[in-house]
Order: sequence, then structure tokens, then C-alpha cells
Amino acid sequence: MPKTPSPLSQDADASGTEPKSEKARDRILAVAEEVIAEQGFAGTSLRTIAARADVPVALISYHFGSKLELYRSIFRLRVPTIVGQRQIGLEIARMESDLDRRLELVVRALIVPMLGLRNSGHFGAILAREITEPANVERGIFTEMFDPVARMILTALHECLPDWSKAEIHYAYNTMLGAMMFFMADTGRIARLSDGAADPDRNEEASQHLVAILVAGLRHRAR
Amino acid sequence: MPKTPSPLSQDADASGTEPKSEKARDRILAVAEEVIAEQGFAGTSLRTIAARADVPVALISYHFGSKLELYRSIFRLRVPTIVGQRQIGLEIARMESDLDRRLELVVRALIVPMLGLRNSGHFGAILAREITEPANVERGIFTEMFDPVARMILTALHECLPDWSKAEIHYAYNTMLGAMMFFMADTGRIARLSDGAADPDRNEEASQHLVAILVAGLRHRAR
DNA sequence: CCGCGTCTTGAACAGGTGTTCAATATTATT
DNA sequence: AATAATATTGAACACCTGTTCAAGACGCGG
Repeated sequence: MPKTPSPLSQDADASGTEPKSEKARDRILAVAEEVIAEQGFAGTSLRTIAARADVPVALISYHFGSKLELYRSIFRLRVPTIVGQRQIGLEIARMESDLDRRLELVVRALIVPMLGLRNSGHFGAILAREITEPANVERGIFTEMFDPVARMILTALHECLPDWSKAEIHYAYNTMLGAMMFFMADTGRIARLSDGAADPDRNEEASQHLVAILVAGLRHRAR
Repeated sequence: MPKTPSPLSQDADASGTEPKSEKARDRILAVAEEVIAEQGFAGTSLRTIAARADVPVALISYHFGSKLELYRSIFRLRVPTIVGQRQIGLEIARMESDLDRRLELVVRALIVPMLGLRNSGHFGAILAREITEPANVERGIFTEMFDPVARMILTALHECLPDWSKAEIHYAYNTMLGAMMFFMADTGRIARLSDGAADPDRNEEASQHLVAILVAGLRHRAR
């Protein structure tokens, strides 16, 4: 077993301290993210990853224990950053006393950190697909890593829209989440159908349009 | 090769006319839909399907030729119904001269036929997952079966929102599509997080909330 | 009855799957 | 420099993958 097979091998930006041998582990992780984003979890074989990372297959099992643990490691590496960004976004939103303006800030706190993923790596596609897989319930990744911050957003939404029912809040939240995931997971269809007029790869532009539509949608009863 | 391996073995509600032997074929198709919805295309093995349908594996290859063709057969069976419902919804919408009211009808034509899938079978989950898989580009299912009706909806939207740019129309369309797919693919997370206050399985309720939010979102510049 | 086209079956195929193991190489510690 | 700890390697494991094939079962018009 490796020296640091356990959770906290990659908690922050601590780099350079770990032995040079970590290099192979990191390479595997990066390649795995890439390949799984392309082929999905079930559709990816460890040998494909091993070949592209230029390591023997056995080394993957050595560092991560199992295919599923390798998968979870990707989430352990990426999720904390996103969650942190969201939390800060929510804190900033809470400082705004005008509820109407605060609403927009909350929506931004939900959308912006995630749409940004499209420009930095392939994790967005993995995330968007994992949330639609029934098997995700067993894996427990979302329950464990995202449910807490999801509840924070739901609370923040409720504060902005005090006269909305619980059901309305949840339908609204999932409408936003779904739209966002869809843009994150897009494989070029949007650009193709629009001849490039709309393109999630231009994520600032996409974020602005998304936020504008969603915020307006959320105000439909507040006004 | 079977008598009717080709496209048009199941075009309408014609039943009873084909030989009794069709029974096994239909059973395979139904079970495949179920299993693939649960485990995904790559995650499903033909032997799992065969076992649950109580037929030998070889029979699947005999009737459908290959795993991929079996998959496509599911779409060939289900998609025409949905597309047809959408087209009628669009025709009805076109009869409404008030653009503001027509907009709502167009959104309904997009949302309602699909959210209804949740109550009838497992196809919704398959659809929602297929659209997020990069491999779908090669398979060409969406390009072939959905792009045409997608363009019809885009045109209809543009007619309702004449002052919107092409980009805005496309961002709006995909926002709606994404939200819808998310509800279709939901695996219980929505109900769990909301303690049952929101639940895509109550699809009339869900449709109404979704349409309300999205229509309001689309009116944000029209007003 | 036969013969014919359509289904069905079990066995086998060649190749791919994740994981394990003992042996070796590398690095860190004393 | 010697020793212990950690990484890396290639081979092998048992099992599962989609597909093929020849042999048989079924229903039906002659």
C-alpha cells in the first residue's frame, strides 16, 4: 500500500513537499479525469488510463486501491474548490440587504464557479454525468460532498424569496442546477445547432445569459 | 437474420398481426430499456438483459445484430411519439396570435411531452443520459432524430421573441432543455433534498413549476 | 407428409476486465 | 554505507465481454 492512500493526500495547494514519486500518482489522476470525461466511468478501462499515463496497470491499483476509489479521488481533488467558491459567493450575497439584488448574487454563486470548469479541465463533464447516473446513489458522492452546500443555497434562496413555498424553492433550485449541468456537459451540440452563436466554451457569455434568464424566472412571483 | 430486422418493424400500434415469435423480441427491447436506464449503455451487459428477459444471449444478436443496434432500436421505438407530440404542440401554438401567450404554449410543447415520460417507462433517463455522453456524437442519434424538431422549436421561439438575437434564443432554448433533462434524469435526489415537497414523479406539478419559471425567464427582455 | 423460412438454443470464440502477487527499483532514514 | 520504507514492474489470475456458428425447434403452405 502507498504511503498516502488515504483521503488527505491532496487537501490544499501544498506542492513540492511530497516525494517526487507522487508524480506518477498525479499523472494517473489527471489522465483518469480526461479519459473518464470522454468515455464515462463504466466505459473507461484502467488499461486505457495506464497506457495514456505511461504506467503499468498495476500501479493504478497500488495507488488507488480500486477503480471506484480512483473515481472518488477525482472528486476529492476537485469538489472542495468548487464548494469553497460557492460558500464565499453566498457570504458575499448575504451582505447585500436588497433582496432583489441578493437573489442575483445567489444565482451567480451557484452558476459561476461551475460553468468556469469548462475552461479548466474535464471535471465538469464528469460531474454532470455522475449526477444523472442512478448508480450515484450507491456511490454516495453527491450525498456526501454536495448535499451540504446545496442546502445552504436552498436556504439562501428562501431568504431572498420569503413568500415562496418550499416546493417552489426546490423546483426553482433544480431548474437552475439542471440548466447549468446541461451547459457543463454539452458536447458541441449547442454550438452546432446555433452555428456558433451560442457556445458554452465562452463561459462568461454563457454565464451571463444563463443568469439573466434564471434570475428573471425566479422573480416571476416575487414581483 | 430475422424477418424484420429493419427500421419499420414497430412503427405504430400495430399489434397482433406479427407472428407470436415477436414476443421474445419485444421482451428483449423492454428489458433492455429498463436495464440500460439503470446501468447506462456501457455499464449494461447483454447477458444481464438476456437473463432478465429469460432468453439466451445469442437471441439478442439474432434480433438486433449488435449491442449498439439494440440501443438504437429503443430510440427508434420511442422517439417518433415524442417528436409527434411536440409537432402538434407547436401547431397549436402557432394558432395563438398573441405572442406572449404563444410563448407559453411553445414552452409547454417542449416540456410536457418529455416530462410525461417519467410516468411511462424508463426512456426518459436513457434520453437524458445519452445527450450528455460525448460518444453520442458518433452514434448520431440526436443529430438524426432530434435536431430537426429542435430547429422547429428554435424557429417558434424566435417568432415569439422577434427582438431577441440568435444567441439569446439558443441560450434560452438550452436552458429549458437542460432543466427538463435534469428533471427527467433525477434519481430521487430532488425528493430527498426537499423531503418530498418537490418530486419529478408528480409530473403535472413539476411541469407547471418548470413552465412557470422558464416562461418568466424568457419574458425578461420581452417586457 | 414434406420442405421451407423463421426462431431459438447452447457452446465456443477471441479478446478485454479489474485485481493480485512476488520480484525489483527507487528513495528516505539511520 | 546499510537498512528500512515506498514505488514500480510484468506476469498471471479468474471472470466477463460481444459476437459467431452449427444444430435443432417451431409454425405453415404445399
